[in-house]
Amino acid sequence: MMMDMEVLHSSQQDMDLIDILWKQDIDLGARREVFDYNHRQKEHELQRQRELEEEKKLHLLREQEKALLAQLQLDEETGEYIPRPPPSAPMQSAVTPLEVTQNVGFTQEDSDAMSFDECLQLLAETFPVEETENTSVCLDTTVVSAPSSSNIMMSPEQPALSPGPLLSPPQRMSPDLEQAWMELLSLPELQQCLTMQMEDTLETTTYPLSNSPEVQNPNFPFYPMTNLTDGETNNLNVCPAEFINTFDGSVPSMAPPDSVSQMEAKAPQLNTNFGTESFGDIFYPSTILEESSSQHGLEGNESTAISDIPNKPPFTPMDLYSLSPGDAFDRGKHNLTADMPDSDSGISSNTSPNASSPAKSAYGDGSFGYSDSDMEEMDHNPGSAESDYSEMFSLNFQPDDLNTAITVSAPIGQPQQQQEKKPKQYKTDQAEESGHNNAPFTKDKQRRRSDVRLPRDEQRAKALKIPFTIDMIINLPVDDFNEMMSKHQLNEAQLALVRDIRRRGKNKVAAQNCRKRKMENIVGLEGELDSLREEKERLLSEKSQNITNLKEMKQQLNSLYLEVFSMLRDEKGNSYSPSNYSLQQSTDGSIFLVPRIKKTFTKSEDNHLSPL
DNA sequence: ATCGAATGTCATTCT
DNA sequence: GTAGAATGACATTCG
Repeated sequence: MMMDMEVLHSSQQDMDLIDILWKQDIDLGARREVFDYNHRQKEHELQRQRELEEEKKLHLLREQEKALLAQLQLDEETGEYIPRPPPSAPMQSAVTPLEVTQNVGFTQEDSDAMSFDECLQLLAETFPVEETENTSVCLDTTVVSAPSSSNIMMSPEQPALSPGPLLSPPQRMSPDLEQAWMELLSLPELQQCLTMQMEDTLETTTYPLSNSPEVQNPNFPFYPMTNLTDGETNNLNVCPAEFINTFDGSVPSMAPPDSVSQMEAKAPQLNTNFGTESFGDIFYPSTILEESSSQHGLEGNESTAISDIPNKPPFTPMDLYSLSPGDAFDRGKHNLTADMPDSDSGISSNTSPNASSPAKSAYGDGSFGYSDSDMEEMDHNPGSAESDYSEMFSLNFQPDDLNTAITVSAPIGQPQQQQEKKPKQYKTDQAEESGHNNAPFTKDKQRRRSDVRLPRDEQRAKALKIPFTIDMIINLPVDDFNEMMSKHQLNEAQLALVRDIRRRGKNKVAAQNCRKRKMENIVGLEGELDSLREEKERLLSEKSQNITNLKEMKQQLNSLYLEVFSMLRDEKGNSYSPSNYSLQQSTDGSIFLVPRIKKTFTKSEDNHLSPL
């Protein structure tokens, strides 16, 4: 992808992106100069020249690859091409060991007559429109598709494949280009976009059939890696080839080291698949495809699926099996787990017990072995490219589509877009589930957010074939619940899920009640507050009224006092001065005229009358 | 794009 | 000790 974007984009942004990738030690499969050079070329619009060169080189490539193929044979065990006496195998061409998977640029010396620049040029020429589109964060499927078609996995040989009748230019992409695309695809953002697109495709159930760019788009992300799963992955056939492909593509970048070796070994074969639907048919001779398919069910399926899925999906025994309602779902998971890079590098499905047995090995009583949380984990496999797709499946298909023949296994995965720390909420689930799942899973918040799963627990219960209704699980009294549980033999995962459902259901109701209660408390407190405020107002007004009354009474008393005082006369008929005398009443009711001077003395005696 | 309400879930404590 | 209730805290969704 990087390559394409760079090539396609003449803007400085692209170069910046390249620089960033470079700094991040991301191998684009070509030297840094290549991009610049290509960029310049494009800017100068030397298309004609390029075309001519391309044709020549394509011819050369074809010839060279043919010769190589005739001479070389892929050793699956070592993953290396070894010279073989009979030139029977059309596939082997690359002299280079499949180091490709390691993101190291292809050593195209022999096979690639075309330089990376040339490839870029071709790409640019062929996808002029797409170039503009690439600029957007979420690449259009169309844009991505082109690169995807040419996967890293492609061996040098592939370019040699009949370019003449090329329906789509992407075929010509060199391994480097493909690798670059892989790199780009591995970017979280791009992957997200891809995932979204994939989901859309799934929902519509319209599989890319035609060669039209649009149709092809969905496929682009797919890489031949799907083959890795081998026979087990056959189930994948049910799934649109796109998914499988996408998974493959992502894997290379994300796959753990150990897986790389396997990937490498199979890479050559995978190449056949990597071509998207249209590409596969066009580029790879039927013979080649057949070979690959025969050897690797996935490959064969992919190739066929790409072109034929819509009309006649290649159903393998596995597929049929998957068709069964419950099983399909489980199987999907199995496949997913099996494919998980962690489990077995995602290539050799046999290594992982669950994965290896497409049948319901883990299944046992019909449950997969993972609880509700497991399901989620599936979605969030950290470090596994599959995570996204698995999520897609779980989301789109698990709940409602259990009955559908969709085998989830197919979405082997893209590199996980972003490993996000799991929400703490899932601790318990994870712990429970960890025992069940082979591969470690991490849950990612985004996944959950994006999920619009309505009754999640219901879906989970469905997935694990729990024979109880959610309502029963949650609302039955303990005794009845235990009785019900005892009547059915549930595996560990189912029990865990039932417990979780009951716990969550109870807690949900409790939370609702709690909130209701809280609201009621709030309302009650608010009412109480209002009444208290009213009381306060009333008391305040009463207080003010009392103060007013008191003031009035004091005034009246003062007036009365002065009146009485003014009526007093001494022996000579003179009035007493209020400043010198005061009227005081004794305990027995008698009134005394007390001189102010004696005030100190009389104080203790009576307070009834005091001079103003 | 942001915000807040509603809701679900988890962890913890209480019963 | 277990199950459930209660509740705070956080996450997610939706308008």
